[in-house]
Amino acid sequence: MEDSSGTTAGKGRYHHGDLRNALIDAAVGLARAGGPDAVVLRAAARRVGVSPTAAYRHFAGQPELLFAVKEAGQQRLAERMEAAVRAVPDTHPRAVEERMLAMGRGYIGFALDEPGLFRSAFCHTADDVTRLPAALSGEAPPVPGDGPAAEGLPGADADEGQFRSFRMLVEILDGLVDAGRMSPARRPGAEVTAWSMVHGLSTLVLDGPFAPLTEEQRDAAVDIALRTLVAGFTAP
Amino acid sequence: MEDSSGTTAGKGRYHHGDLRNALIDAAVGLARAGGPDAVVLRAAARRVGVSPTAAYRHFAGQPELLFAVKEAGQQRLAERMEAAVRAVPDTHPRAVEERMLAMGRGYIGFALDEPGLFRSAFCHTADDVTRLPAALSGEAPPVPGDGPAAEGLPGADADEGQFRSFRMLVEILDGLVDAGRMSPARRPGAEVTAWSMVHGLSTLVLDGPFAPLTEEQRDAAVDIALRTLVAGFTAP
DNA sequence: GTTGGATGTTCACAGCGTTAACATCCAACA
DNA sequence: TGTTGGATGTTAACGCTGTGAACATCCAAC
Repeated sequence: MEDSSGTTAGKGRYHHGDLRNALIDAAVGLARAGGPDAVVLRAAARRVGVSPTAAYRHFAGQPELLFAVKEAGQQRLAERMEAAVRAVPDTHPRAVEERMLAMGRGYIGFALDEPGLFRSAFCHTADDVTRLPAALSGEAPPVPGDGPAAEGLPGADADEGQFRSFRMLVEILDGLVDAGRMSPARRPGAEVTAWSMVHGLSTLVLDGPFAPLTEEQRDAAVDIALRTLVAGFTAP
Repeated sequence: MEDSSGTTAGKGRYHHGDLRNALIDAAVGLARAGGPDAVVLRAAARRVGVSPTAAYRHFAGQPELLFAVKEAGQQRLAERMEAAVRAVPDTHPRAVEERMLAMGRGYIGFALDEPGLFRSAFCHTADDVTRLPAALSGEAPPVPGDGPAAEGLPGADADEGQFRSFRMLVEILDGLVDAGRMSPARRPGAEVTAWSMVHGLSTLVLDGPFAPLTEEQRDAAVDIALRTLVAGFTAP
C-alpha cells in the first residue's frame, strides 16, 4: 500500500514527488513568519525534510525561491481584494465608490494581517521581471481570459495575481467613469494613482512612520485617505 | 606632523579617531549601491580598513549599523524635499499647491536618483523605534526648534530627518487651508494621505508593478497622481 | 530487464554575524 | 614625569548561509 512512487505526492521515499511546491509552501511559511529575509533556502529544505542542494533541482537558487513566494503573496493579496469587492452588494447606491473603498481596505487589511507575506510580495529583487507594460498606453494588459477561451483552471498560471488585481482596479475605475462619477479626463493614469495611495498607506502603516498609530487612528487615517482619493477622482 | 592621536580624525594609526562615522559613511555607500541587503558589516569594516569586530565597539551589531543608514537616508530625503520646496518662488500664484507638487516630485526624484538609499530609508527593521506619535491627535511632533531656543546646529541630531520632512508637510497642508484652497474639514489626517500617495508612487515605480514604465509614462503618472491628490484635498 | 535522465545526497568552500580573548594606545592621575 | 586603566582595535573561532562538484538512487521508457 505504501506509495514508493515519486509521481504522486507521497512523502515517504527518496523522491519527494512534488518537491518544488513543497519548498514553495515551506518558503511561504517562512515569509509569513519573518518576511522576505526569512526566506532561507536551507530552512525551507529543512522544513520539507530534504537536503539543501535538492532545492537546486527545482530552483536556480534562493532568489528564484523568493520570487515564487512573491508570486504566492500577490496571488493571496488579489484573492483578498476580490473577496472584499465581492462583498459589496450590487444593489448598493454608489456601489462603484463602495467597491473602490472595499478594494483599498482589503489591500491594507491583507498587509496588516499578513505583514511578512505582504512585504515579500513587494520586496525588491534584482531581475524581477514583473512587467505590466503598456496598460497605460491604452493597450489591454495580457490578462488570462482576456483573449478567446483560456479560463477555468482555478490554480491559474501563478504570477497572474498581479494582473488579476490590476484588472480589478481597471474595471472599478471604468465603472466610476461609466456611472458618471468620474470625469473621463481624469481616467488615464488613474490606476497608478489609486494603487499608489493604497500601497503607500499599507507600507507606511506597516513599516513606516505611521506604524505607531493606534488601531483607531489607523482605521480613521485609512478611511480619510481612501475618501480623499475618491474625492480627487470625482472632482470636476 | 603625523597625527598619531586618535582624538582627531587622523587615518593613520591604530585608533581610527572617528570610526563610527567612517563606518556609517561606508555603509551608506554600500546602501547606495545595493540597498539595505548590501549593508554588510564586514564589508563596511573592510572599506574603512578595519577588522570586522572593531565595528562592535560602536554598534551593537549589524542592525544598528543599518539603522544609522536609514537615518542618513531619511536625512538626505528631507534635504532633497526642502530644496525642491524652496525652489518654488513665493510670488507664484497658487504657491501653496505648487509647493505641494514640488515636495512630491522631490520625494519621488530622490527615490529614483538614490534607489538603494531610499529603499534603505524605508526598509523594515525589527525594533525600529521610529516613533512620530500623537502628531495626528493634535499634538505637535517633537521637532527640534519647536520649543524655545534650540536652533542653529546644521548637522542636527540625526534621525530628525523624518521629523523635518513631516513638519514640512504639515506646514504646506496648513498653508492649503490658510489660503482657503482646502476645506478645514479635510485637514485632519491629510498628512497620512499625502505621504501615502507620494510614498506609494515612489515604491511602485521603483520596485513595484510600475517599474517597467518609460520615463515619459512615469513622469506623466506622477503628475496625474499628485494633481489628483491636490484635487482631493481641494474638493468641497 | 537494462539503462539513462531526473531527482536527491554528501562534501566542500567562501562569506556572513557574532563572541571571546588578547593587544594597543591615549588620558588622567600619582 | 611615569604608570595605569578604560576605550579602541585585532586575531581566532563558531554556526549559519548560498552554492558548486561528485556521487547515489530510482522511475520510465526502450
